Amino acid sequence: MDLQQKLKLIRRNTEEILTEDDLINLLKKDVPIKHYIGFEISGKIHLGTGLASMSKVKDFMDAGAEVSVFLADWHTWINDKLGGDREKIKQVAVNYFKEGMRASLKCLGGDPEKIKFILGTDLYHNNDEYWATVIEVSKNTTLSRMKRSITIMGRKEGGEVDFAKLIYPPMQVADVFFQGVNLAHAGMDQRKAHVIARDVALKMKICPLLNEKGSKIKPIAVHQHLILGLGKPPVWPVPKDQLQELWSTLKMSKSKPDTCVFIHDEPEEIKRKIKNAFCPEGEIELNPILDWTKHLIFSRDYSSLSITRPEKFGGDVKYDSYETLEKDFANKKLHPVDLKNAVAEELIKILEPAREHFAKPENRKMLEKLEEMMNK
RNA sequence: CCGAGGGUGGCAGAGUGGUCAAUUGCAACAGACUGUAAAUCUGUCGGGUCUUCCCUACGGGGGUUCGAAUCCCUCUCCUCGGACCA
Repeated sequence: MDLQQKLKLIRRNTEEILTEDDLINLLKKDVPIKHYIGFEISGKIHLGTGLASMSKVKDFMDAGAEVSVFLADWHTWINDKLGGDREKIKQVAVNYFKEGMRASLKCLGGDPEKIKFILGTDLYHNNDEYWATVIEVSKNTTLSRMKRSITIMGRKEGGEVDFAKLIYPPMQVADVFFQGVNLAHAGMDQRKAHVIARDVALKMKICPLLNEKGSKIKPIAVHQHLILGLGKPPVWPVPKDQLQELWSTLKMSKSKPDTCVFIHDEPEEIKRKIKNAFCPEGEIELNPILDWTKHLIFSRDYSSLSITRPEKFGGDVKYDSYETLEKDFANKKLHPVDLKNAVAEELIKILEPAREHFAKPENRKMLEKLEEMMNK
């Protein structure tokens, strides 16, 4: 695969690359791309993680990168998820979550055996060097910047937090350096951590990131779009100048189970959720169904979407590109109901392998255990 | 450790001895209306054989009282000050 092909693969469906020049430089040299994406183990895996993030992971795999998924159990603990119980979190991480990620990759046509998982606990165990790196990152950053960075935990800037939460950002940055990651991948919500990583990169002494000549380099950061939740935004229409602060309420969130779809949801469940989704006719901005169509369905080569509808509404139609579909939707030639039906059917099809995976008794048990845990 | 203020239904937040199963807002659910959703309107929203009846419930336990979410004691947790800091 040549450079252009790799670049194209890495670039597609991303919102930003910091920086593209750095990426091209890396690709030009014959050094391996060490990729990493980290996840908190905070509950069931929804499509943002399972399909959106993992399809990007597959792109990296296809581009020949060394791909790794970091199971951030310590971060989960710090962020009070799953009851803040370390042992439980770890169990869910190495059981349910791992299986879920493998299942997700299967849905995308990737080889589940190729994902390398790293558990935070394992990485940090008896590891002075790691903690020294955390301190070094901290020494090169200010308190106010760490405070601002708590948004990477899905928390409001300026919100009340216990002190441990301020250790989360430098840990996340240290994760990058300590593992020698030269390409950090995440959703847009994680950019603050990655920007810190880039800002401190050239000052690091303990675990600096080095190029083949031994000079310090900044990790490349690839950020992707966060897919929207299915609910109605708290204010509609969303004022442009408030978009940034409202974003955390717009993105898909597993804490509102009816506004997201989980990778192992049953077909009926998927249909129900999508039927109830906010979807103003003709509106292409911040329309969750259109957003999903673009990022979950038309996110790969050769994707298409067939609409089945009665003659009186125009009869069946097949779209081969998102652009034409969006145009029809904007012109009200494609009705929300028809699009919803098609999207639901398509997602049901895409997620089939995940449902199968979790139909296996041992995997089902993991899921049930997690559900039980969350209900407490 | 000391002092102050608090812990009320999914959340927010009233209520300070009976008329409280507990005002109100949000969320949720159902219905009406639209070829979806939203908006709007209506209803439900602790449980029970759903009843002017019972049970469970206002952080836990105990007490005062004919009667307590409301008063007293105690425990516990949270928040905010302060003290300690060899």
